This record gives sequence, structure tokens and C-alpha cells, in this order.
Amino acid sequence: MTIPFSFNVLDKDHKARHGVINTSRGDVRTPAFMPVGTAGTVKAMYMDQVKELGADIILGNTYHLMLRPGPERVAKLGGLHKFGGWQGPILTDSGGFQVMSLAALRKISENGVVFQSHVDGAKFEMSPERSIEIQGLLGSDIQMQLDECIALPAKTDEIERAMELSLRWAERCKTAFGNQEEKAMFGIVQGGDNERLRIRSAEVLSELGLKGYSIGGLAVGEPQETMLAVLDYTCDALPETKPRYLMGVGTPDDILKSIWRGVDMFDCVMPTRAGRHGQAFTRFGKINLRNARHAEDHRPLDDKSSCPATRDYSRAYLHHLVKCNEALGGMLLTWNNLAYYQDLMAGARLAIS
RNA sequence: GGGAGAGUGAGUCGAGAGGCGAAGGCACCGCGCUGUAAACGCGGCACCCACGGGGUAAACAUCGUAGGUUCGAAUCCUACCUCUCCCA
Repeated sequence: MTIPFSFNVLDKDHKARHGVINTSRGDVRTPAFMPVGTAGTVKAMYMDQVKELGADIILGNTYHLMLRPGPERVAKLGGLHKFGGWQGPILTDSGGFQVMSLAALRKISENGVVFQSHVDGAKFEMSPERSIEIQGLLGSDIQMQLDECIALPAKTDEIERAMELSLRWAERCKTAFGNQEEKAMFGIVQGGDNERLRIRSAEVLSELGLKGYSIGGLAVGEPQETMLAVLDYTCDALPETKPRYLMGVGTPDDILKSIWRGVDMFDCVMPTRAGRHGQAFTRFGKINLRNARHAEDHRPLDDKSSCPATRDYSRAYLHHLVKCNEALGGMLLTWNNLAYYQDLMAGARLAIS
């Protein structure tokens, strides 16, 4: 059954929106949090659990899957959904973030990026066209244009150069993507903390008539206040009728404040990574289970939670697992954290309605 | 009974072989992770202080214990204690 990609806003409160994205692989309720599954796995989680927590969509990564196992192989094996056992929609990042995070291992030019594999040093050329091709081979439902993400603080001319390059790449990605009713390709707004550049980026991308708009290059070193200011004017410059995706953000606080400013979609490694590193997100704030004070605390993280990881295991036991570096510790805390994030989003949707 | 070897920083393993207020690992105690080079990284972990970095002046501590050699000893010598191994 082919269902065209579409987005509908159901309710609004101030600039906050509750809506739904329809895809042929299922609906995505917004505001949505997308667990990060870089290498075809939401680390330390079973896909069934991710689904059960209320995640409608997860993220995959073009760069990582390009290196291993390779997009052609994934395609041969039936696509990323079948390969990884996730039947819902998948959004893939383009490799643009790795332009920043792997800055020491890549060369950038007008044509694209040449990455030196962080695994074995092999060279991989990634043009905007190749990024879209890879995302197509993976079977991604929502694909990202290749962009150049840069860290802040940065000089204005550097921000502008990266933003303009990203705009040219957006056009090439749009052409490469072509017309695919049931899938989407999002453009990525860049422009750092500069209002003029952000608005230009948003306006040029808007003119391309894409199915959704990402806001990239935030939470990359600037204070939250700056990020929120950027969101204020950037969201206003984007079409009302298209989903807005704030890439890579963030903390629960970041997310709520961004929803208030009109953002519909989020992804972040924070709940999964922090979980593996011993930190739990709870209604009572962050809890560092490595701390000695939990060693004899018989209480669960939150006895009112419906998540087994949150409700059924004592802090003392979680502390023990984390201290012993047992795999289950990271698994339970990731589970708890993703439950917390999904509950947060459910609460936001409800509050908006 | 004879022979050989070893004891290192008030958790542990352990480098060290005349200038050491003694490397490093683990443990321990904290902190940090924002489109994942991350089940990882960073800091602290026997003196003193303004706790930011400094300082060896004083006090204090220091390589099993006690002496000795030396300007100077974890390092060399002697004795003792403890442990390990080999031979009887």
C-alpha cells in the first residue's frame, strides 16, 4: 500500500504544534523524538522495545552504514527495515554531521566530501548525489540532504560559506532524489547563530518546495539561549505546513523549549549514550547511577513508571550493574531513558492538544 | 637440613636499579556526554598552600624492619622478619 508522504497539524498552542506525518510505513505523531540508531541498531535496545516505548520512527546514518556493511549489501538483503527489524519509518542522516564530528578525517570540496574511514582508513567519496543514492539503497523514508555542519563559535564568513555550500547541495540532492511520493527529502537550514544567514537559508530552502525542513548546526557549542533565539526566527521563516526537524537536540529542557518555538521532530544520542554511561533521566532530574550514594538504595528510579527498567529494578542493583560494567546496566538505563523521552513527547503532544 | 628468589606510595597489581616528595594499570571518588570514531572521555586519588596553580623554607611522610656506606639510598652492604620456589 502506497501512502504519500504528508504532514498535518492537528492542534496548536502558541507556536507549538501537535500533528502527524503519514508515511507508507506508518504514522509519526509529532512532536516526535526519534531514537538514534546510527549503525542499524538503537544501541543496547531491541527494536521491539523501542517500538513498545512509543517511538514511531528511528534514525539511521548514511556514513556509518556506508562503511559497514555497505549500502549495496543492505539493499541486497532487503533494505534497512528488513535488515534491522524495524518496520516503521526510518529517517537517515546524510553524513553532514560527520563533516563536523570527523573533521580530521575528511576533505570537503564543492563536489562533496571525501571521508577517510575511521574504521580502516579507506577513502569514501560522498557527493550530495551519492548520499541520496545511499539513503535510497538503505530504503530510508525520510532522507536528509548532504550539508556541511560546522561547530560554533565560528566566523561569520565561514558560517556563510558552509551555509551557501549546503544550499547548493540541497538543490543537487533534490534533483537526485527526484519525485518519490511515499518518501521525503528534507533540506537543512544552516547559518550558525547569524539571523540574516539563517533566514536566507530557510527562505532559499523553502523556495525549493521540499517536504520537510531540518534545522542543523545547533547545539554545537553555543549556549542554549543562542539556540533558542535562532529557533525563534528560523521557525518563523519556514513554511507552516511542513514538518520542522531540529537535528541532534537534545536535553529534555532543550526539547520542550524548542517545541514551544515550533519544532516538530527531534533526535539525539543523549538518552542512549548517557544510559550506556550510567546516567538516568527521570521525572526527578538526572541520576548518575555510578555515584556511591545509590549503593544501598532499594528504590527504583520511579515506581510510578510503566517502563519495567524504571519501575522494577532498584537503584542499588542498577548501581551494581553499572559499576561492574555489566551490559545489562547500559541496557536498562537506555530503556529507562528512551521511555522517559517518549513519555516527555507524549506529554507534550497532550499538552498542546 | 641445604640452596635460590621476593617484599614499593595506610585497596590492588606493578615500573624502578645512586638525585624519587617514586611511572603506569585496575579499583575507588567525582564530572561530562546534544544529526554516535563514545557501553566512552576527563579530573581526583598520602607533604604544604591563597585549592587557580604553585612550592620544596618549615612541619610532615616515604619503598618489610634495624643498622651501615654515600654529599645523596626504593636502588649498594649487613643483620633480622615474612613469603615463594627448588633440593633433601
